[in-house]
Amino acid sequence: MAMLGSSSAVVLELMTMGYQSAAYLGELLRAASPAQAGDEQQELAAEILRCCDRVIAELNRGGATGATTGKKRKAAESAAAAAVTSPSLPVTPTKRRARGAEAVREVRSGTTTDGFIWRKYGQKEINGCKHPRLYYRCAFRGQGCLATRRVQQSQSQDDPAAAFVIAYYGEHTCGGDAAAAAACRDGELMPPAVINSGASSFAAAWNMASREPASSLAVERRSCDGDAPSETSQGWSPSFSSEVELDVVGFDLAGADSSASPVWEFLNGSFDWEFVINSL
DNA sequence: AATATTTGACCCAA
DNA sequence: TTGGGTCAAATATT
Repeated sequence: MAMLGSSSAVVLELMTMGYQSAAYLGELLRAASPAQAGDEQQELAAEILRCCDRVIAELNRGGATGATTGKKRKAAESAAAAAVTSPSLPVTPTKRRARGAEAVREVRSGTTTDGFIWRKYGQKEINGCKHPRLYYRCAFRGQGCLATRRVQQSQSQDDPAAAFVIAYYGEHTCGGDAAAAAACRDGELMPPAVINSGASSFAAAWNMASREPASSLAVERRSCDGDAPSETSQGWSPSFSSEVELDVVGFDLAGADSSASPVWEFLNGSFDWEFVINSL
């Protein structure tokens, strides 16, 4: 893997540029209309960010079709191997990320918001950096999402579009798919399609800044994780606070045939990437 | 009350 | 040993 054709490398680069542009746009909107009024616009910007993010993530993994998800989970693999070879030993399941490797992607952005819900778990002063380095993990870690990011505020504050250097680790097993996955497993909840929540497609996956749950639906999940290895690291309770309960959402594909739309496939993770890449 | 953040301690690879 | 990533108790926020 990691063999990207030159054309897909171009796509990746363009997509990354699009991502940064969208981030900058979001920053401009935020500056232009502070607080309340800009919510809808900022949601839109965040949606763009999310779309770019998914594309970039997909390209980075080599354009695999949505079928296979089982990849090299280095930590998980080693942990499993260790467990098999020496089941009796109190092998610390290595929740710690491997040291040097697996830096997935890095983005310079003017914002810290990227559409995902992160929870800060650490902060560190770095050798020659003026600002500390911030560590976040996905708020849905309790559901098995191991995505992580590291935010560094750049020293040169001249360029507002690159105020932060954000490095991402791991892939979101929640993220764009969170709503669909949750809804699919939750028999009681309505199917994911067409939960139209108004003008913008996403019903705001965050409300860090805007604390109005509004009228969006609250996706409440019960422990739908059959796997869920003893994640005893911390009290990541499977129940959500009012803060996080409206994760995702509804794609505004109000049409009846929306399930056949390539856009839906894309958002759903079942999009045929090989086709796209080969047709370049 | 529960849950999120802060912050020094702890741990591990270089 | 040191740098830096993570843990977890204390604290803040709701």
